[in-house]
Amino acid sequence: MPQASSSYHHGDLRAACLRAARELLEEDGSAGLSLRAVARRAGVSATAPYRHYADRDALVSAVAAEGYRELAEHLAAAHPEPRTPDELASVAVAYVRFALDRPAMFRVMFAEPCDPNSEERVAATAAISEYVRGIVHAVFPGVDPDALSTTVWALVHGLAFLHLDGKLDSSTPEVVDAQVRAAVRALFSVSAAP
Amino acid sequence: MPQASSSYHHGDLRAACLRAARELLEEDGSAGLSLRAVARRAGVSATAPYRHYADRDALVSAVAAEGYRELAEHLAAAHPEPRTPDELASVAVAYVRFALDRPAMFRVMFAEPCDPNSEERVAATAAISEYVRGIVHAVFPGVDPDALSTTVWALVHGLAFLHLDGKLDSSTPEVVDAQVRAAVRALFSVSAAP
DNA sequence: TTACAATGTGTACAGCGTTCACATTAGGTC
DNA sequence: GACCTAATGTGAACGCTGTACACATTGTAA
Repeated sequence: MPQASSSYHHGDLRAACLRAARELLEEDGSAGLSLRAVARRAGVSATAPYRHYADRDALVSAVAAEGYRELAEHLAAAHPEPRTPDELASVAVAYVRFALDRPAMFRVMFAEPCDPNSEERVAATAAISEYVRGIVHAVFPGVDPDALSTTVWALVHGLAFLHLDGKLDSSTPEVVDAQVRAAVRALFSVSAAP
Repeated sequence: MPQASSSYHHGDLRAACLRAARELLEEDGSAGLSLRAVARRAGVSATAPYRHYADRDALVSAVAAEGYRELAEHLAAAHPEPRTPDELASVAVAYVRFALDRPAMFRVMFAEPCDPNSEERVAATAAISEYVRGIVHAVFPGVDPDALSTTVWALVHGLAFLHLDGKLDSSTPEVVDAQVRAAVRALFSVSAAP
């Protein structure tokens, strides 16, 4: 584990860039996430990051990939193994809460055109998609998990975005939670009783 | 109605900028939408647009506002006065189709942080929100239109975004249509039978 | 006609992404 | 330990961007 003792070589610039990028994202939103600002914060010349990221998009994709992993953790923390519609609704609430708590990160993850180049990013989104599918399958063993998981994901994702864009009442977390729960419950009561 | 006869004053630079901005958006995506490129296309100096738009965001907001109006027209064209869940589903299909047909425009409308400054933009989103509410109320006179319209809008909006991000199967329009219809039908069959 | 307000021009500055030649250093080989 | 090579960081440079400012031009109303 090299340190920043020798002032020339940084030691772990790749990780330092990622950390700086995330800090800038939280502080100034995605507009403040510039390669040069990242380099400045890492205490390194403007072009040094190019040794570790092909271009700005590559860095952003790496940030997004981290975001996907953290979203997955956040959902798992809401309920490790949901088995009832209510437990699943808790996961949905966590999804929307994640979006509202870290809007810039959520936008980086979903609002930009997803470049099919970044394998890291594609793998991360595939993982989360699979995760949702698994939950739905566990809660409703009988139904086709593909169709239902798509529907519930879309519903929750849409709620997240509309809240993010200020198109819904997001005044208090309680209001948001209740709304998400109600929407998910409505969707599930039909699927569970065919 | 002044013309571009006198080479100094453009005549209607405001509209020309809007048109140029929309063309650039379709050609190069939102990355190509720069104020300077707009000015070049309008055949005018780089700073001339500032007489009509305070900054780049103001121009983008104006483009988004046009997008909202066109989306409303597009939905109305799908079915002028939906009265059944199936007719409403047709409107939902039109919504997703709009997003897939004009991804750059859709992203400008929804994927960027909505600045509460632009009255034009706020009014346009309020109008479309009200429009959805009206439809839901017409199709389901009995239920609370606020809650249900929020849910259906979120569902359709989420479907649009997931398709846009390549997270769902968008291989053919038919596949997309069927999926949207199925999702909306599932949501409505419960709300219609309390 | 004349003054004023509206509109377009040109210059300038700082910041950005990115390329390229060069400097420095870490780690394996003799 | 000395040496070579690949990895990593530097600096200058280019063209692009948004935007501010002083100035030029023109439509319009008095």
